[in-house]
Amino acid sequence: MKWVYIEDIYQYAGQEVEIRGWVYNKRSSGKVRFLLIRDGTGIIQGTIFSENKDFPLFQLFDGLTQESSLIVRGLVRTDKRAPGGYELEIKELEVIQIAEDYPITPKEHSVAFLMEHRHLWLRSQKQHAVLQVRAETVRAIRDFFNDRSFRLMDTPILTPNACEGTTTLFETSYFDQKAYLSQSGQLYNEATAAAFGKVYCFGPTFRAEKSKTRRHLIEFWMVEPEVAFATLQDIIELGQDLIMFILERVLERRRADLEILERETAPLERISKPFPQVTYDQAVKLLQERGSPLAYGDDFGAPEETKLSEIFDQPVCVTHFPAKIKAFYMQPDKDRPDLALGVDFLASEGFGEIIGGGQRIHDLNLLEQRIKEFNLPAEAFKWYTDLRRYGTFPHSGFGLGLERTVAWLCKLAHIRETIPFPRLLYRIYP
RNA sequence: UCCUCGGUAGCUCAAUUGGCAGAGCGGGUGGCUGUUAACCACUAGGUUGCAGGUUCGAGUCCUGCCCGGGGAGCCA
Repeated sequence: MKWVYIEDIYQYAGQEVEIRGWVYNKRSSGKVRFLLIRDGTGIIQGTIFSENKDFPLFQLFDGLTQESSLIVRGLVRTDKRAPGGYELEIKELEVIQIAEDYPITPKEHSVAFLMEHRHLWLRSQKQHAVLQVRAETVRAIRDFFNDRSFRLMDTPILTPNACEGTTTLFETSYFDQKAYLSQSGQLYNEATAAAFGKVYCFGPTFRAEKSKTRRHLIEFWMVEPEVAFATLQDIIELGQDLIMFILERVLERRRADLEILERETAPLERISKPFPQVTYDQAVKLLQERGSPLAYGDDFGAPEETKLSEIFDQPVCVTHFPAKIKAFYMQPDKDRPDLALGVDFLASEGFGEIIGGGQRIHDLNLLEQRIKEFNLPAEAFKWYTDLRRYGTFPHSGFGLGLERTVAWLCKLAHIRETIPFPRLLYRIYP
């Protein structure tokens, strides 16, 4: 008999098939037994009927516990009463294992308990839906850049120096030297951009910040494109195209998952290019008009980001930040050297920053001066300044945080559910 | 790191002024001809986070510690 997956079950109505999976739930009523089976691709209701109380399949059914693993064979039928519209009339039931009492029940649990059982929590429908959206987002990102002839250039995770001196790094030993876990692939992207024109890297990054909020992970995934000869405005366009591409793809292919998450799609569907674009000055003015205590020169905190994204009904691009509050490599504005040619994309519905990027300094003298001003070790940045010695080129890029993007798409209260095994400030188990 | 809230049955929670530690879910047993987090009956299940203190008596009050939730700063 053919082994099939539940997501393909509609192709087999009227046929006998085999399904391999786990018990999701069960119900019984006299001469009928209902078995909800999940196989990783979906859930289907299996039915067993008999007039005979001692029917052998009933005895097997009665011994099943939640998450017991099994193989069932039976007839696929359409039935309006079945969740999903299809059900399996079970003819054979082969138990692989009767599971021990499963800790996660169909009722409520606390966050702490669920995080402690993350390895099992992944099996629940909502977690399944979130991670399906994540997988689709990753696929969309790769398709977007590959279709536009960006070259994937994997950057190292073990690095000898800080990309941005301000952030805390995870230190590890590298034989008789020290090494740090990468917090961004950007500096290396600038080197590969000079070799390949337009590049991107996509991988995990690590920040040893003691952040304990709904939008921070210690280990998170970031996609970072870098384009030789691109200006700030060029990569703002690129960022908008990327976000539109991801949005359309997820709305097209993962609508069922968004429904499981009870995520309203209308606010996502009305997003269109071009996104509103404001300078830092304009943003501060907008915030102050609405009663924010923000002073000029302050960086936006979470409340400001939330407020800004609520003012517009769209993702917002904020540009031209005071250079003081931004990274050392940011290109200053021609007319206002105190402003950096950087951009932050704030997602709609109060989700805050999902993209940060900008134009990089390409002038050797200016870059060396900045490295000094930021008290960075010049020697460690020798290779980086070399890029300005041998055919320097204006260039721009950005980083998009995968988990924040998925949290926004799914409208989740906390980023921890957007990655299978989140690394958080006080949690590295499981 | 700081602010704030919490820790009671496997899970989610309740316990009035300091006065017999309880319910729902889950488990077990039985019942029910189509269930949708099914339902009904019965049943087992406790070092009240840890250590001290006050008191005739502490889940409840006090001190210290441990663990966790929410938030801030920083950032994607």
